[in-house]
Amino acid sequence: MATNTKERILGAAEQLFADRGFPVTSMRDITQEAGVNLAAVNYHFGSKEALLIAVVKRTIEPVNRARLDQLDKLEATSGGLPVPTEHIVRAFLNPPFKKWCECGRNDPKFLKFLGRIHAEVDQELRAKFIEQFDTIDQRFSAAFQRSLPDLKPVEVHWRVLFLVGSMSHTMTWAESIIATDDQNQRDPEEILEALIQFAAAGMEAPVPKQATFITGGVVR
Amino acid sequence: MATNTKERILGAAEQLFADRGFPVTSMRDITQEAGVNLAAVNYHFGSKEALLIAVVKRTIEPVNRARLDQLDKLEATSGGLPVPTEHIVRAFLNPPFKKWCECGRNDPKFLKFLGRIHAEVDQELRAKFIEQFDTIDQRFSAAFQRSLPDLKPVEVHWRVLFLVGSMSHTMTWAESIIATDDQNQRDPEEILEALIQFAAAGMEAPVPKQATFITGGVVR
DNA sequence: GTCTATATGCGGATAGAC
DNA sequence: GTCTATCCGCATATAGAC
Repeated sequence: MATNTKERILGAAEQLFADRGFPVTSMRDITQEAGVNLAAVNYHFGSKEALLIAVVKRTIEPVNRARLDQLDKLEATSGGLPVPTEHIVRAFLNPPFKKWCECGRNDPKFLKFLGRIHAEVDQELRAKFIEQFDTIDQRFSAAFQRSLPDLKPVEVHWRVLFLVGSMSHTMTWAESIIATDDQNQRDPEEILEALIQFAAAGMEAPVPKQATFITGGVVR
Repeated sequence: MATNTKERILGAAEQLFADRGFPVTSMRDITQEAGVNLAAVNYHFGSKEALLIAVVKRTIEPVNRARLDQLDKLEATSGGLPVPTEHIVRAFLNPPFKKWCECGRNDPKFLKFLGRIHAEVDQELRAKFIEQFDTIDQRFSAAFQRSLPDLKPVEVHWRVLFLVGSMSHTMTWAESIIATDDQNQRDPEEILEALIQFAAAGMEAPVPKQATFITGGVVR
């Protein structure tokens, strides 16, 4: 059954890539974990790298679609006014964590894989990853800019980078922390709420003095 | 000259590990970049992994020492009162970025390597990395706890995770962004200030409702 | 679509001359 | 301390039978 094989490979690859990283996960590891033949990966995907791209797309697309849906709704009901910053942050962070909450036991490495995508260092791979985020980046940056009119565009961009950093680091390590550290037990929902509080406050931080008064003039 | 060879290897390894990641950087890459013989790595360090540990220590130790120094001074001059949150954040973020500002052209990959350390996924390697942060973690968590007495310890720990995330992601990507994105030009100093503003506001965010009222009772 | 067998290359590590 | 030559294993990928 071809479809089944393909799915099994995608699932196993997601788990192992998340856990160990892309370069150190061999196709033998993947096919063994998936219970399929070694040659199946090249037959179905063409190469190891093409498999990675497929896994990334499968993982990211629904999440990013949900993000845009939520942002669409927020903007549709705001009556032309800027959407509150915290709501934008929530629309950005909810989708990945929601899936974590729901199918935690089903797909335990989903979140970690998502976090790993943001930290991938290989130049070529990274280029293929970030193009998946082009629309997200534009839409959310624009929304943040409207909700934070006192900030210059540059400032918004850097704060979005900080936000993504706190998110991806949390996605990468939250499960290990919960699994090993008894003192820091929290439900996924609580972690998400804590992260939203942190990130929203960060986005809404007072306008930095230096950036306002020293660098003046050119706005974009 | 042995010492020189050792230094050259450490420098080249730092650059390449930062740029491409540990697993995909071969010893041949390193020795070629350093202009030394292939066998020199094993002679001086014993193995590729031991070399990585050496690079990590060389990179992290001065940074963490500076962090503790700054925190010591803050606490010594606070007269027993809690140190303001923003000052603690500053003591944590200043040292790595300061080195970036100073020797930017000298050691252009220093910051990226530092960021990569926090994102490393391999279990064994990560264990060796985080033990370098034990003291830092304890001291800064305690300081934050004193400056934010309304937060439960769990909450402080998670917020520190968010803080580290925004920091490491910024360290990993700041240079690429500055190098490629004309619209988001900023001096290292400005980026540091922006990050401090963001992180301090996040740490000082209002106590989350759910964590306060739903999870009650046990504090550690 | 699935499998076995294999081509081909690169990886870390080391033996032993200098 | 430094270098050459080499061992040996594992990686991806594919050819070709079923």
